[in-house]
Amino acid sequence: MTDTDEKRDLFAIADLAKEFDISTRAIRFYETKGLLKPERVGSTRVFRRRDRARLILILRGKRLGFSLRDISEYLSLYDADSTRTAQVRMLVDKVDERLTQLEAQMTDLRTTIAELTEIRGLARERLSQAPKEG
Amino acid sequence: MTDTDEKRDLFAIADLAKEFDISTRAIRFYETKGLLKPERVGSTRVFRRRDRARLILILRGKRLGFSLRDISEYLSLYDADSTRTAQVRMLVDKVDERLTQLEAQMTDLRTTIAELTEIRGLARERLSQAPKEG
DNA sequence: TCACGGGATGACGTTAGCGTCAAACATATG
DNA sequence: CATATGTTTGACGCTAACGTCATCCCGTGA
Repeated sequence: MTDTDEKRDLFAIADLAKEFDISTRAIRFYETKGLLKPERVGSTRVFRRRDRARLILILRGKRLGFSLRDISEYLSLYDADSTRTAQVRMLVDKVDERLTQLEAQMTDLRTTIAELTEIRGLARERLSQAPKEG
Repeated sequence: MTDTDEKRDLFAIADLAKEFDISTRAIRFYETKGLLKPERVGSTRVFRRRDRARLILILRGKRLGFSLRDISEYLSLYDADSTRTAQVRMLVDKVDERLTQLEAQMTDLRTTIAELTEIRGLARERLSQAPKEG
């Protein structure tokens, strides 16, 4: 219950790497791409909760199938002053586009699953007739 | 209505490329990866309807987010004799896995869309207060 | 003091899936 | 015949997103 454990504000690169199960290399890479801008103490990176929050957004973006470049634009929306309508529009469009893609994928997947199921059925039939298998 | 147009059995590489809006390079690439095995007349590739059908499966596999390697395994299921249960199992598992991924993505997307919608709202508010823009 | 655990650069390597020439041959056509 | 069009096989190029060294620096505890 000490706030040093759950509410702390400073993280080392390895802390975040471990927490989100990614490599420190990946984190440094995101920084070179401008997605993260941790402070430094000497040369050592020091991450704040804000940086951690951004990392979470990055990882979600990746799960969603967006490129780091896209994610970068998305993150810029959180940087208050750059909230230009054109930017917002672009991003919303990309999300819509991706959503359309995913819907198409779901449809395709259903078809594929149906086919696989049938093939599986045929395979079983065949096996029950020719019991010997490698 | 002549059967030369809709029911023909022979295609040049460019025919298929145009029909599916991909490059001839891509088609040759799929061949080097063993996904297609067109016949040859001299050195020129000649595709039959069967090859065309395989190409359709390849493209669907790609839309589904599978690698060419995965698609290759999938296609092998259609080559009758190699219908080993282990193979079928692997493929079905991969499909299930992908389906799970897609479901997670859909959930994430909904969250993201909600956030974007909110950001868009904030942006509009701000714009209506400070009318001057770029 | 010295080894040890982290952290920080580079910088080159890697995989996937083609793109992009280059060079050469075949065929059809004016 | 000259040109245009389509095909072939290399072979190198390219992007994304890191992985994998190699090298170096820094603070700490036995």
